[in-house]
Amino acid sequence: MDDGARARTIVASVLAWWQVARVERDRLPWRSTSDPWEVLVAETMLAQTTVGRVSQRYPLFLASLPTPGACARTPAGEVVRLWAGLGYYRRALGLHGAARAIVERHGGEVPATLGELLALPGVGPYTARAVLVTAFGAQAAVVDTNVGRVLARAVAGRPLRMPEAQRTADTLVPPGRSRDWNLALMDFGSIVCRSRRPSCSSCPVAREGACAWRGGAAGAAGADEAGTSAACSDMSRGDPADPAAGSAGVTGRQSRFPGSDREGRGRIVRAACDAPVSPADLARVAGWPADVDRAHRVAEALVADGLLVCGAGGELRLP
DNA sequence: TTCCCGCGTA
DNA sequence: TACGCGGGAA
Repeated sequence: MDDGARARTIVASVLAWWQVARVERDRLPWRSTSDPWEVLVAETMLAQTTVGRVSQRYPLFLASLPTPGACARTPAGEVVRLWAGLGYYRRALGLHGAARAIVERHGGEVPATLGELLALPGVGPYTARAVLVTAFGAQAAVVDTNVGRVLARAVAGRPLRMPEAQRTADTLVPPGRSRDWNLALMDFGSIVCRSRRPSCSSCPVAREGACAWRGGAAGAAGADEAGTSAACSDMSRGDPADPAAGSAGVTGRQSRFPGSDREGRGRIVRAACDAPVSPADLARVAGWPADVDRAHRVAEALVADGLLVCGAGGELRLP
């Protein structure tokens, strides 16, 4: 099978798989809207936390801030409060900043060009293209980590850097089916072509012999949900190493969360959502009662981020 | 334990 | 190019 034929087979297989798989996910609240602001809010939330959590918070957030204008004239601190529990509070500030930019520069309407979207705070290549495709029906390819993984494994059979991954994705978009295709490919990467224990034995691409990584021997050996995770890179069993490793969008290891600055940041912000935090309470609130210096250092970073402001008495509150 | 997610900054 | 971010989930 040549590359062109394999690409067409992959597109057809993934779309056919999605016609069945989509049913459950179509019930998610953000799948039934093409309103650009609602899409922007959904993508910002989904980029950082899981579907179940976003499902709970998303309707409440939009009920309070249904338009960019409503968000723009709300104090940043109130937007952070509505964000409480989602984490990554700087993204709430980014969304607030984006809303203000949309009002100031675009008359309150989310812009419909890649360049204008990328110029909004907190909006990068993924979010910008997701809005273009989902809200505006653009013929574009959205490359998130799931898509990057599928491209590296099934299409290229080797790691891809981002520019190449984007170009590869661009060539696959079926004309007139941009939204369906992008949703299908992201769901496919999330559900079948997972990072860990990919479901090669039930994969429609492998079944067609169209996977550049697994080749035509679908589920014959090695990487599969039935095996251990180590099987994915077990060369002794004849498996080529996972091409997704080190490919576009793959993030490296993160330091452990318990005991980290991030944990203390989260505790301080959540406390400030309820009431201003006095200097005397700061270390206890941060969870480091014996390390006052550390609590103050982390709090200063939060002020520098614009997530907290320091009052006259040194108390910390939301902006 | 280990992995995971897109963006901004350094 | 590498890291910080806020935890949740496997």
